Amino acid sequence: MAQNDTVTRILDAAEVLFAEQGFAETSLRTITAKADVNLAAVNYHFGSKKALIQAVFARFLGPFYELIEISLDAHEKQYPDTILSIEDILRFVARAMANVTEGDRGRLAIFMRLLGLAYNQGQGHLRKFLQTEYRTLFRRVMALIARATPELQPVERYWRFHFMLGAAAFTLSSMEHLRAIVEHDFDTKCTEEEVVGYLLPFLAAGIRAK
Amino acid sequence: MAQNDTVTRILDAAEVLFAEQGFAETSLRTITAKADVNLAAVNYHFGSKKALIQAVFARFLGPFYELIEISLDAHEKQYPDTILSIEDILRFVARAMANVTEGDRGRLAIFMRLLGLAYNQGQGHLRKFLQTEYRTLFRRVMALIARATPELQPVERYWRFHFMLGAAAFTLSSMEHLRAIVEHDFDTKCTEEEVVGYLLPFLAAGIRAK
DNA sequence: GTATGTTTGAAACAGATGTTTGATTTGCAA
DNA sequence: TTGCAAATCAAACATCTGTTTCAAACATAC
Repeated sequence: MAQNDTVTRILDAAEVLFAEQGFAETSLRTITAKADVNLAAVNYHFGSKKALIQAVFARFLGPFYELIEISLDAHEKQYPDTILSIEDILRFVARAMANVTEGDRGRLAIFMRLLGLAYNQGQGHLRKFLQTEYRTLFRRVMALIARATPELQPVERYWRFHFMLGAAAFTLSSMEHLRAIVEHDFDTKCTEEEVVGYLLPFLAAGIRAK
Repeated sequence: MAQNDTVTRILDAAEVLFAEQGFAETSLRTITAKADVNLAAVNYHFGSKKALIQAVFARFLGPFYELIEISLDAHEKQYPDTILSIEDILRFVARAMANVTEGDRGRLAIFMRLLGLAYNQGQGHLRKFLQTEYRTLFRRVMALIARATPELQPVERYWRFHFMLGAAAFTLSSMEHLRAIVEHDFDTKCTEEEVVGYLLPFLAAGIRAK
């Protein structure tokens, strides 16, 4: 399992470095040095840097995708025809994310930071990769939100969905930094769970404003 | 005024390209080509690429800073001891931004995208630049928000403030792209003003959730 | 143990990057 | 017009980038 070990070590190093510095700012030499692996290994195992970036995402999103699909399926089977509230939906998403990043505290921040980068970085080849790869999940969540907010016009609901996404991606991706400020300014520590606990009511109230 | 023209053309080209592609992804050669200016001009007029990035920000934030300070001063002088609501505060900020970016539609998106990049990019040398340079404005706005939300604990208010910032920065910076999707999926066009009109109630409801 | 295919390794590749140089042109004051 | 500083230009600089190469080391099946 030598090659598997090499692949894993590259992905581990890359995911941390990408989140810390961005994609363009992180060189393959930095990654391979941190992974203690030969430079050529990236191109041998992944083919290119671009493919490595997508592999980093796939390792995150694959399990997340499966987990949330499974839990939604289970819930719909157990309670058919129930309409989930916004809070319920958000809790499903949050729990799936927590499960995917469990063990490694701080990995949630990496996840969200990568997501934010993917949305904002470059010509959006990553955004397209994500949107085509996870279109069905996206549609499913959107449909749930639509049933939870029947009073909203579709366009406004669409925008409010992205307001939620933005609030989550932006803050959770800068979590370490923001938490450090909280600790300095308010002399209080915040756990990841507490921050998410602050976040969900904000999002829920926002999406059904007015 | 030859050098002034060169400086302006570089800043114009850089602000667009940075917003489109990010900082690291945009080379000085691309910038100077778009600006129709010699490559060496950047280092001659600004000293370095890093300094150019900060200059791009300064050209945005300087006028914004002055404008919002002036309008807040004027309001406090005319209506002393009145407590601004969240909606009022947000409207002040939004109006200052609209004025700063007026004329160039789409410049609001560039502004927000640069802001988001600055928050997420690299080791955060830009974030530090912003925070030290505009600390007083930040504190003033935070104090206004505190008076508008006396029921909130300081820590939760701090987080909710950044939730708002994230929702705004994330969505407004991807506005072109998101608007294109809206046009395709819902067969409706959204103006910048409409998006901001959707955003502010969302933020206001979020910050005083529960 | 030999042969076969896979994985690593050091080195080199071609190209792009930010920056510097030194000659040349420009704009303006004396 | 002359003189001089400021601004422009083409070229070169050193360094870093992703990628490729090919020999060596490795594992595995016969």
